[in-house]
Amino acid sequence: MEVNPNSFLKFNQITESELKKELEDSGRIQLFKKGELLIREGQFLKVLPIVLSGSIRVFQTHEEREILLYYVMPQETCIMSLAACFFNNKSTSNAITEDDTEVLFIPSDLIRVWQKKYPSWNNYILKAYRDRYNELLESFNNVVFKKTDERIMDYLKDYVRNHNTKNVPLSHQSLAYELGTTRVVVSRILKDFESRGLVKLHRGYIELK
Amino acid sequence: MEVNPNSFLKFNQITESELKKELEDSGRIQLFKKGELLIREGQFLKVLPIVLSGSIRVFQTHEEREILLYYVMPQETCIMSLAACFFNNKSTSNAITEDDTEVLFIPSDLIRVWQKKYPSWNNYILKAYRDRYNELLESFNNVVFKKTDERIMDYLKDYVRNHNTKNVPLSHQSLAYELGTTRVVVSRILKDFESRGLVKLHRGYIELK
DNA sequence: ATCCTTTTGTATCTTTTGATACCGTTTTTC
DNA sequence: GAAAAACGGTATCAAAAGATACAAAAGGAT
Repeated sequence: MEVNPNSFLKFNQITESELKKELEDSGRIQLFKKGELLIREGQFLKVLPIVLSGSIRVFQTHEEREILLYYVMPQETCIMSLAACFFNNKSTSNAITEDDTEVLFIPSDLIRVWQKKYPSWNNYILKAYRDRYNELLESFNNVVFKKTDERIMDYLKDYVRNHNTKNVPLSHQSLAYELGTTRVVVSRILKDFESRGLVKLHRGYIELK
Repeated sequence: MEVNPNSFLKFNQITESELKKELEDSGRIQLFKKGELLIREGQFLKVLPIVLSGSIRVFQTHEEREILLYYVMPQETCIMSLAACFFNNKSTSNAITEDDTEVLFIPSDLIRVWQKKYPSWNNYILKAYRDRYNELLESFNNVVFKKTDERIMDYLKDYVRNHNTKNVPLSHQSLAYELGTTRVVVSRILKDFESRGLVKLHRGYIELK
């Protein structure tokens, strides 16, 4: 794992070259191994994380249960952290690296300063919120209106489309966790899919036909 | 129904007096009767609505179904409209007044201008997004982890707490719509509540004991 | 008063989901 | 290589929710 000090220069959404320079000057890049806890509930944040490579899983815990909020992918930031930084509140969520991950940390004071100075930064912030809201809204609708089998199939198709592969590298247990149901239900439905020729099951991954 | 031209001067979240003056000068106040359609999907917005009195229901439609997003209450704005204004996109949702409603419309250009000029405006915008996100997240968790009877009881208790009354003025049908289930299920559960002495049922409203 | 609409109560039947338990296989750990 | 952990298949039973149908009661309109 090695730092690529220029990976944040490729940001699609950040257009001003001066802002890129500021990111370089004021940001601090840090590497994390898979499975490290970056942020925990109750913690005050003085820096805003932006993922450069790898990914971060953000979740809350309520009554012993883990609630998945979203994954932060390269070039994205974490709106829960943003809220904590922006309003000087404790974080209400946890963040764990899903892979080896490069993170750019921005001092939280600069969020507001840059919002005034750089239109594309302000867009970036608002867009982050808008997109997460829409993402959550879609999940919500799926839970309310779709049955589990359809939600599983949608998940598989989405994954395959976004990762450009036919295989979804998840155990039944992990898939159940993603969708907020139980392992037995997932196994049952996947087996039915297989009998109908829609998927082929393997240990540790699912092949979409 | 009469305009109270000073109602927007009471905004808790807006502290700068200059901003209050700008709201007065640049905003346009308009009155709507209950049930008027303010915004529909596909429409471009040149103004951002802020509710002064009354309330607005915001929803999407998918496959013939109506999906409730949230209610905009006094002093609040509508993040779906905000997104449409801010990014110059078509609105992806509809808005209908729930009561007779006073709305302050802000020219969309000013959103960004004021963000730079007035810290409390920028806070207002970000806080709107944060709060709606948390609200939706809670609904999501309730749908995933709670059974319908618990969700109904939570809804009733919330309503009673927020409206300072013991009566929830909703038909079983409307309650079913709020919670994304069916009328029969609601009636069944409410009847069970009544037999356990938790509520008293009336035509058109539910009395929480 | 009569008609019409809305609201509510309830019964029946089916589907979906959840809970539990047990087993065999594969992979990891030490 | 033995033990432990993770993974997947399946059976059984129960609970929850959805679908449908029908009727009674309440309220409004004329």
